[in-house]
Amino acid sequence: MISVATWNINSVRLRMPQVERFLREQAPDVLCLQEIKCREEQFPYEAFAALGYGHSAVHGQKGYHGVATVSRLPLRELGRHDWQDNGEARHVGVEVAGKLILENVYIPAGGDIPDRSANPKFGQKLDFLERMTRWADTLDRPTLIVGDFNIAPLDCDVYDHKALVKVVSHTPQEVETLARFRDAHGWVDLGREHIPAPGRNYSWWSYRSWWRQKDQGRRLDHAWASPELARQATGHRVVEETRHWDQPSDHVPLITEFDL
DNA sequence: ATGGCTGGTAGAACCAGA
Repeated sequence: MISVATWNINSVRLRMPQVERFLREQAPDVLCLQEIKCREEQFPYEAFAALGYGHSAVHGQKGYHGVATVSRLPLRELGRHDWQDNGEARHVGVEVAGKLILENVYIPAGGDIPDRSANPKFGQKLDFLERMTRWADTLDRPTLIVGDFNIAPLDCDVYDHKALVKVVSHTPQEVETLARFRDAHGWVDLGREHIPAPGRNYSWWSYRSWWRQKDQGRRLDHAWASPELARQATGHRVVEETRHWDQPSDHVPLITEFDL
C-alpha cells in the first residue's frame, strides 16, 4: 500500500507546525505540497527528515508559488515542467519507490477577469492547461497527478454554481479546457470516484470570514490517475478538519491510498 | 452580500492568491 497526500500549504515555513501535526496524525507515505513560497535552500528538509520524510524533490522560488514532494519512501526526480513558459515553479515529477509515477502541480490561479485579452493571467492559465494537455497525450506509463488545479469542474464543486459561473475557477472556458486535459489521457478524477457527485467535497475556503461562516467552499484540489492506476486506488479522503486549526492554510489536504 | 483575509517582500505599501 502506498498513500499519497496533496496540500496547498500557503507557505511551508510558516505552516510547519500544522504539517507536523498532519503527518503525525495521518501518516501518508508521500506528501505533495504546493505554494511552499520559498527557495529550495530555505526548505525545511531537516524538520521533514526528523518526522521520517527524508526523501524530497523541491522546486521552489523566492516568495511565491513553489512545489515540493516529500516521502518516507525513496524518490527519483523525473523532471520539472514549465507549462507556463515563464520560469515560475509549479511542477515537479517523481517516481516513488520504483512503483508510482507522481506529478505534483500547481496550476495558476488566473487573476480576476475571465477574459484573455483583458487579463493576461487568465490566458496564461489556459495556456498552461493546453501545454499540460499536449504532455498528457504523450504519457505511456500509469501516472498519478495531484495538486491545486485552481478549477472546480462540476456544478456541485462550488457552493453556488450560478453565482460562480463567471468567477475565475469555475467558468465554462476553464472547465472545458480542463476536460480536454482529462480526455487527452483518460484521467480518472479520484475525488469523484470515491466521493460521488453531488457529495460534499470542498478543498478550499476563502480566508475572508463570511465565506467560512457560510461554508462557501470550492473543490480546487484534485488527484487524477491513469485508468489502470485508478483501479488500484482503494481509498480517498479530504482532511477537512485542518481548516479549523490555528493559522490554517486556506486549502485542506487530500489523501489517496493505492494497492501497489 | 461584500471576495472587509493572509503571506512574502519589503522595510511602507505592494503583489498574489482565487
